[in-house]
Amino acid sequence: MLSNSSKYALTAVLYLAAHTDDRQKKMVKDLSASTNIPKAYLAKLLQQLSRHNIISATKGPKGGYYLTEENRNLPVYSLIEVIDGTQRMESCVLGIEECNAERPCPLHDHVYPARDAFLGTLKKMTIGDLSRDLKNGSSFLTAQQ
Amino acid sequence: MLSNSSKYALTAVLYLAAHTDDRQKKMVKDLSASTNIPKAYLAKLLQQLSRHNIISATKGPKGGYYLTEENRNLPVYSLIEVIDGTQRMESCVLGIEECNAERPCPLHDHVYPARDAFLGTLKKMTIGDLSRDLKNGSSFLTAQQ
DNA sequence: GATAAAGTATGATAAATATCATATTTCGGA
DNA sequence: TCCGAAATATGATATTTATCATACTTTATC
Ligand code: FES
Ligand code: FES
Repeated sequence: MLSNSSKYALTAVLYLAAHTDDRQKKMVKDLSASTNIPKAYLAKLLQQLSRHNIISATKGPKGGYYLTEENRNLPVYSLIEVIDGTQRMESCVLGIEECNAERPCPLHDHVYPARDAFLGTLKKMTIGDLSRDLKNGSSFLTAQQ
Repeated sequence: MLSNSSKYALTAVLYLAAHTDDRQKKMVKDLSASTNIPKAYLAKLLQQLSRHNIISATKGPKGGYYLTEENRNLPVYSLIEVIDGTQRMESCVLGIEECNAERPCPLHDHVYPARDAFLGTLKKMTIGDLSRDLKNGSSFLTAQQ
């Protein structure tokens, strides 16, 4: 469904959403520690996201990654598009060329509605929306320590 | 969601369901040609399935792979278990240790119901059930040629 | 029984993903 | 103005997954 990379990316970004703003930034090192994502790998992912303006960064001392209001208002799917592209989520579960109701695979009817609903959610919900539960403690990014 | 391997395996098995029985068997060569799955790779997958009695095979001339009534009555999920194991389908979409409603990830509420429904379908529907549409021409295993 | 046609077992190679490392650029503060 | 702290760019390595190849076993048929 989601690649390992976009799981990592989304986890880190949600962490940023819950813990940063223009004044409070986080360095990769800290993000890596708090989320258990390998540092150098995470750095690469964050660079990709930053380059596409999904997240914000400032270099130098006191710098780090953070989310602006604009960043928060981006749909979750925009992040996934940057990391995984669009193909992965929208192609047929059985791997037929295109997922197509005119020429469905045997699983299409059983999976399409659910997947479509999920896709819709990802496209509609923003990073900020998703981080809300996180902030008020009703959802989590890591297993119980 | 499904690995490439289980997509291939399921495609081939559904093809077997629609085109074979105790008397009509298919060789890997033909399966490969009809489904566009690389021959040697498919051979390996079918061997795994055969070893676990998900599909049937006879060696020697006039031999090949086929499905018995028993094979047809297996839930689709049994095939996926053999190829992918159980972890892949049942773990958290964000990659947290375990998917757990007590300690949900931010996506859990948005994805769990859909995924659970899909899982339920895979566990309840049999290979035979899924192949029915295929036989009567209302679902397909390959793109339009 | 010899032969050839099939699956079976096992391992080698190739490609994609995940991970690590390092040099470069930018910027705040002494 | 200089130093060091951070992101950025780029490339190398390791691991996993996909793919290919080849030798072995079983069995129908002559
Ligand atoms: S055609 Fe396979 S999921 Fe739509
Ligand atoms: S906890 Fe992440 S999907 Fe259930």
